[in-house]
Order: sequence, then C-alpha cells, then structure tokens
Amino acid sequence: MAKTPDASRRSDRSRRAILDAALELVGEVGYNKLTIEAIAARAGVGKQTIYRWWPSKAAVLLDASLALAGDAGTEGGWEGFPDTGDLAADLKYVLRATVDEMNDGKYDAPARALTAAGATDPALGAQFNEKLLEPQLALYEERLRTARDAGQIAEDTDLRLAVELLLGPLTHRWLLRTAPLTHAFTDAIVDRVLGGIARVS
Amino acid sequence: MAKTPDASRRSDRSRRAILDAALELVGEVGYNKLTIEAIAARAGVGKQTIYRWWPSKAAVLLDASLALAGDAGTEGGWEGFPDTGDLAADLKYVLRATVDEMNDGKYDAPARALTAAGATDPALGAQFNEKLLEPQLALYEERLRTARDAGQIAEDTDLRLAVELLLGPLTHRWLLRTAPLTHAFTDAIVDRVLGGIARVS
DNA sequence: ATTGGGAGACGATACGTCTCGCATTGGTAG
DNA sequence: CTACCAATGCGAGACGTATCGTCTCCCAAT
Repeated sequence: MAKTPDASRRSDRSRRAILDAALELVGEVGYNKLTIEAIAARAGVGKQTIYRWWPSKAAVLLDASLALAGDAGTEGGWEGFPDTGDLAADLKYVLRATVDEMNDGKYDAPARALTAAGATDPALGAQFNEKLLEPQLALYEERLRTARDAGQIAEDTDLRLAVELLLGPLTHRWLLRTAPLTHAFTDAIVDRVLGGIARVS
Repeated sequence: MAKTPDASRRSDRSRRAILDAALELVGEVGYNKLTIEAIAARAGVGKQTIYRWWPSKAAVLLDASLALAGDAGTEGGWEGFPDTGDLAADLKYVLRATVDEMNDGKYDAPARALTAAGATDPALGAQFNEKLLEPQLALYEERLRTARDAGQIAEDTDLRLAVELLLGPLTHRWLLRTAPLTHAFTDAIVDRVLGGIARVS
C-alpha cells in the first residue's frame, strides 16, 4: 500500500532538516555512531519520516552530500572545469581546491564516511560512484581530452587512466592518512604524472 | 585489577580460533554485519575472551589480517621485493600479484573492511598504517631507491611520492570499484608513471 | 591460590515497524 | 463559493528484537 509514497506531498522542510542534521551529526559523532534516531531527534522529525524516504543512513548521507555538492557548485565553486589552455596550471588549481575541501571537516566527514561505507557495501558504492564520483571524474576526463586534442599530451593517452593517475594518489593519502594533504603534494602529482619519473633516455 | 591480563597464560588455541572465525565471518556476512557475538560463537569461545584481548572488532580483524599477511609471506609469497635489475618488470610483477590478491575474496574482504574502518576511525587507521600498510610501502620505496641509485630514475625523485603514484590509482580503483582490476591496468600504471603522459618536448 | 576461559545473564542502546492524533491537501456536494 | 470529507504525510513515541559491553559463575590449568 505505502510502497510508493506520494512525492508531491512530501515536506521539503523536513527533508532539508534531515539532510542538515545528518551532515551536522556525522561531523560531530562520526559515521559509526551516527544513528537514524539521533538524526530524527536533531531534525525534529519522526523516525518514520526518514524510513519512509531512505533505506539506510548511508542513503541519507548520500543525498545530503549531493545537496552539499550542489550548494558548493552554485555558490563559490567552479562551473565546469577551468580551461586556460595551460593544462598543468588548470589541474593544479582544481586539485588544490580539492585538497582544501578534504582538509575542511564540513566536507571531509561526510565524504570520508560515504567513501568508506561504499567500499564495504557494493550497492551503496555503485550509487556513490554514479551520482557523486563519476560526474567529477568526467570533468577531469573532459579537460584532458581537450588537452589531448590540442596535442599537449600523447595521442594514445588513456584518459580514464590519466584521471586515476591524478586522483588515485590524492585519494590514497586522504583516506589512509599516510601524510598531510598539501598543495605542494598535489602540485608534485601533476608534475610527475605529466612528466613521468623516468630519466629521459 | 584486570587492566593488564597475563599474556603468558593466554590460550593460543582460543586466539587462533578467534582470528580464523573473524576472517571467515567477514567474508560471509560482510564487515557491517560482523558481530563480536558471532565471532565468539563461531570460535567456540566466551565473549569475554575477545573483549579481554581486543578493544573492538576492527582490532580483531587487524590482528587476523596480520596473521594472514604473515602466512602469505612465509608460504608462497615473496620475501622482500624482487630486484632483477629491470625496475618496470619488477613493479609489474608485484602489482600483478597485488591485483590477484585484491580479486581474491579471502584477502579482499578483510583488507577492504579494515581500510574502510580505518578511514573513519583515526586511531584504527594509525594502527593499520603502522602495522600493515607502512611496511608494504617501505618495500616499494626500497626498490625504487636501488633504481634511483642505479640511475634508472631521476636523482631528484621523491620516492614516497613515486610509491603513491603507483599504488594510489590501484587502491582507488580497488576501493571505489570504478572499473575491474586487471593486469593490463597495473602494467599501464607502471608504464605511465615511469614514462609520464606528456608528449616528449 | 591465582588466573584465563566457556557460558550466558544483564541493562542499555538502536534497530525497524507500528499505531496514534494532527495538519494539509484535493475533491465533492450543497 | 463554501462546507465537508477522505487520503496522506508528519511528529511522537511505544513496541519487540538484536547486539552491545559488562558482569558473574564455575571449571581447568598452572
């Protein structure tokens, strides 16, 4: 009967309150101690209202992160990828901005929680990839394509691989906390990925 | 009183049974549904015996993984990093072996669970890095050092960065499941990291 | 005699479902 | 146009279940 609740009658006020509460709480108590009950209490909302629209706390956090990413995009963020013609500079600029977000608890906590949860829950991970990660990767890939078309990188470059070469090391250090995330680090990634570490033979 | 239980009287039989049960169960039900109670039941052990020696299920899994890594090291694995003089070949060999492990549920499930748990729990993450990850990274770094000393890569190469350039993309694809892990992928990583993607100017 | 271990009771917490009124909405009848 | 009403989302919280982490009890080993 209630399999498909009527979305047109949904309370947008409650929806926003739930997403905000989830983002607050994940920063305060961490993902493991984040509970649906606490989200409902913080949002001033009945538990059923959450269970009606989301299957899990991870799903709530995913929607919350989507809203957060949307806000960041419309507010101060960049629409599309910068393309000044200088590939290295553009990549460094974007990666520096990414590092700044990773060092900001506001973005770090939910992103880290979602990434970790997605790593152990394939279904959630697929959602995370499709809605949040893939669009980002596509932006990098697109920028690299224009660079390739402009002859700035080798014609046989696997663009997706190149994106992973850039973001992989950053994500690695971010998730595993093997060392601090700095602008110098991301700059070095760009330089080394573009230039390689092998001695010119 | 019971702050420091006497380790010399510890039952090694129970300890092994607990670690084995934890590895089995994390593969069967996943990390989220892994419970201390279930581990105790499977191991034929009282719950207190687990709580006496480990602070959390993550800690149990960390010890279990250490034992697993130790077994793999002594059994068929490589002692130390191969060094045939051909850096690219050695890296490809090791990365292929790593991919094979990542595609093997026996190793994948606990490693993935620990990595994810460590990402959201800084204390656990530090333990994970120190005991499991860092020793691995050091092996790569050591191999790269001999290559650098042999003049095969640039003298000013940041070895730690180079290690992250190699493992970052692999870890990225592994954790986030953006694409299948193949030998072709790791071979390409090695080639691109050593050679760079920039057109030779 | 001391201490770890197996077993399980115990209160606490969060789960996910449910049942209440209440408020809003949209349709229908006068 | 107004008055009423059925439907539905919502806030609140009770409910039984599951797991938590602590505890007590007795046994075995040293």
